[in-house]
Amino acid sequence: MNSSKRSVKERQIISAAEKVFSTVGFASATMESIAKEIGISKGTVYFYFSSKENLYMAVTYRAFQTLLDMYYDSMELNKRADGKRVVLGILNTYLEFTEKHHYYFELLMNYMTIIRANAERPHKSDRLSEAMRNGLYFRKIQDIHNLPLTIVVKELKKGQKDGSIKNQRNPIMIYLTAWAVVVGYTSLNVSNSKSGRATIFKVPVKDWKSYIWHVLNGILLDESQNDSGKVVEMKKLSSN
Amino acid sequence: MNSSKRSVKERQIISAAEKVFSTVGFASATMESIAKEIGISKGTVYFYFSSKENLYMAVTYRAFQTLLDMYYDSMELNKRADGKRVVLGILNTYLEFTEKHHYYFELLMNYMTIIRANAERPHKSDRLSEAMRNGLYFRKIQDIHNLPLTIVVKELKKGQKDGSIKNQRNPIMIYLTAWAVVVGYTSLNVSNSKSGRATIFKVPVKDWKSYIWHVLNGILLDESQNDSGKVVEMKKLSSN
Amino acid sequence: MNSSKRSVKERQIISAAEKVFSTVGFASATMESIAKEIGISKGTVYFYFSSKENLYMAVTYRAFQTLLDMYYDSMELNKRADGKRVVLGILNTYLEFTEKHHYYFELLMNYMTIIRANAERPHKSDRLSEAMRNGLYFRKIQDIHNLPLTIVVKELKKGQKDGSIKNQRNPIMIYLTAWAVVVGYTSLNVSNSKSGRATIFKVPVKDWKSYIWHVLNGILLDESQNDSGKVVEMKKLSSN
Amino acid sequence: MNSSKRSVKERQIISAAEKVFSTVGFASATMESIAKEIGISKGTVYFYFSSKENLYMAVTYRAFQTLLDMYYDSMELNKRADGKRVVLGILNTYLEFTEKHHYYFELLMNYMTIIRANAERPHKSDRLSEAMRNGLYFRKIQDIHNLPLTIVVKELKKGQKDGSIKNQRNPIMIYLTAWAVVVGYTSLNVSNSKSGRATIFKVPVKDWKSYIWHVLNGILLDESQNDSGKVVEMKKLSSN
DNA sequence: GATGAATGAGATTTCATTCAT
DNA sequence: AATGAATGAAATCTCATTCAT
Repeated sequence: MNSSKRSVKERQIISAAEKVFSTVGFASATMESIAKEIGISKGTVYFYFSSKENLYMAVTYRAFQTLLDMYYDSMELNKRADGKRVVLGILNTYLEFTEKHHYYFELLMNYMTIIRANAERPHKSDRLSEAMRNGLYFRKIQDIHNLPLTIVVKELKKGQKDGSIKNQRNPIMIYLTAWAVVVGYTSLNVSNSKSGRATIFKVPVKDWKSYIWHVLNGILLDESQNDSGKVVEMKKLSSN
Repeated sequence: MNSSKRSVKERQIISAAEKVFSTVGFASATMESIAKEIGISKGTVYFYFSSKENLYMAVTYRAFQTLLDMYYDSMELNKRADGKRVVLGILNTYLEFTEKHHYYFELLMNYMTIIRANAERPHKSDRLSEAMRNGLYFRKIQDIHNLPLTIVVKELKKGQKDGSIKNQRNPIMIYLTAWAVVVGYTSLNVSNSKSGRATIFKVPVKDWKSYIWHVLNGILLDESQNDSGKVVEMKKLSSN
Repeated sequence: MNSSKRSVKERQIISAAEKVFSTVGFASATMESIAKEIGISKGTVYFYFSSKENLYMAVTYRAFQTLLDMYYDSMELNKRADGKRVVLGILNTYLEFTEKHHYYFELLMNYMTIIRANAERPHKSDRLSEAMRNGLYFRKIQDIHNLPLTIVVKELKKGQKDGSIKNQRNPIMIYLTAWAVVVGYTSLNVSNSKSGRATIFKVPVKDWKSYIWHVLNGILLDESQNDSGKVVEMKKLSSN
Repeated sequence: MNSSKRSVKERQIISAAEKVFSTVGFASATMESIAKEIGISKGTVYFYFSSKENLYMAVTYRAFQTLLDMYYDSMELNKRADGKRVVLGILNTYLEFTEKHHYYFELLMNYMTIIRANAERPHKSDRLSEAMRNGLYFRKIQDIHNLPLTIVVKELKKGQKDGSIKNQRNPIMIYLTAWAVVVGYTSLNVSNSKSGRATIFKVPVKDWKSYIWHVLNGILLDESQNDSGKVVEMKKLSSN
């Protein structure tokens, strides 16, 4: 079997795993059910992926790749536009990504949780096992996991320079904030876009999404340099 | 054993479960380790909680209760203030809640995921087992899980009426948006809040939080009724 | 269940394991078959012994204990005799031990192999796994594994002092040599004493054993201090 | 591939197997690791050896062959010497064999165990599987496994006849006894012979080996016909 | 001859849950 | 009320062996 055939089978297994993981969750997923999904044996899955965790990481890697591919497509589309337009294009792309591939969104968020837990307690084998850390796909992800950040930040800087983005704050902070808005929106958006009842607490998701988009635009346009005047100070609200 | 003694022991068990769940995750937590945490036997845990899932729900219920308690405290503090101030007080309280009780935040988010998955595929026993659905604590949560929403929405309406909140959009949508900002911020904020010099991608968390607060204020102050003019239309950015 | 009941069950499991291990060997033995041997479940075996290796060590520990008990009985019997008689009593006891408990003999020899492999290549997890090293019984064995040596050497010294043992060489070397004779005899003695055909290569085992005994006596009586004269030098026989 | 090429590859595989078996033991050795050892595929190993057990037997056969080769070399060297010298030469050769090829020694001993278990319980498939019994190498070994015995016994008889060996006991018994001494010595000698300053329980191995040699000489020289007089009777030492 | 993908039986181990005491 | 021994279903993972190419 040449390497092309090998990667075909690998992709099949990753697709099967994606389906099973997204349906029943990682813990409840069994290697047996993943194998049966494409009519192969358990052993074959292990032939391609040394452990369940590694297979999970392979799916996560695909999630990253899919997001990056969509980013690059979006940038190609706006290659002659100004920075603001490129950034908005990417934000819009991220929204599309979370709608089309909601499970990929979950994988990406979970990856961050893993990384965080590991950074805080590297001594504990709590949530990130030694086996996972040494796996091929985990290492492949580490090579690219900062790309989404660096790509957007670069465009934000361009937009600040060409004047299309008025917000002169630290571009990383702007990125984090816009990202947070989308992450929060996606996390709370319980309605499945495929279902007809596209409302959340009776609010049409379409309307909400438009408003979220308005907020995102507002962040890029924001010319205020400080919070003087209208903003209520936080400490005044707390009793601690 | 009178009911007071019973509830004391119950609380101990819930605390132990909270500690274990938050440390190793639900799947890796064992009833044994939870019992040992407070020096009792596995059987006793089962005497108070009929299953591991029920115990998990009991911890989730505590998370809801803790949040609500903090909400009521905040409202008591601002009981004579205008709607905007009350709402900002609650948002600030939610931020404090996620910082002090990050695992409670995770529980609340996870509860939403469970509810959503169940709403979409009620026939599948995927993520919400029959046993869990019938558990006492799950039913108790269902009685209160909309309170955070209704409380804030009520205050938002008051603010819109008394003129302190300029944004005249659907208050539920405003609530969802503000909540999304906090949820996104909390989800991405990987830094350990206990350390004073926490940063995320080299941005001081303190600065980021201030900016998030600025955005939240902006949402309440937003007087725009539509996106005419400056806002880029989404459909222009997409190739789909 | 009180500790007495616990240890009763433990002993039952160890006995079952001894039977299964000695019949099919460690590798082919399954926890299931050991459990079934006494009509309990696999899980119960794991309740008492954390792993198969640990259970193996528990059987090995029993082998050591059995040998030591027989040693102490033998010494009690000869408590007023001279050193030579005590040593011969112990040697005889060791022979009896290997005949009655041939599998215990194998366990003891295998334990030595494990220890040796570990001493030589402590970095490799080759034959002694981390799990085994940390097991309770392995550590218990380490506390007593030198007792057979120290007991005999002490008596040898007494015999050298009281004149009953003529051999004035290093008592440890005398012990090693006598032990080697018995170990070699036992290793080669393929005929099961229970079987009627008590011969090896047509030599009656009874006769051979008598002769081995003669050799052992000879070692203790040996008054020669060097090999001058009759003994052929080794180097003259080798071509290397 | 002609038969010469075939046997070259066979030898390579046996060498690889020897290395892997001796390092991690039969049970832990995998066909894959043996194949990789010489950069071939698992399938190729199966082309030459029909099973793992057969390959193990092939290594055991090599162990027998190596021992016999060394025996013949030794006898060639002493072809004009008297019986005692030939026998001592062979014993010395056996000592060299166990030092140079300790794993071969283990293989030989293990082979005896297999044969014995099979002789005692031929109905049980306990330790010697049907597949092994029918393998080529197992049958090849059976053709030669008595040669070491017959060779030495023949020379012992010669020595008894020419007067160089004083011990007039059954030559097989003398052989067994001398062999037992060497086997016991080798089994207990845990030290690594490569290191010059090897000790066992603080006894220099060199000294112990000299003494063992002294004992072996003593056995051949032993003129006593019975144990009258000095030897303690065994039955007097036992309480059974 | 050689490869290595594929299989699947089988082993160890975990743990939620039950229940006799 | 509390204990903890006992259960057994279920899951991961291993690897000897086969066989199409």
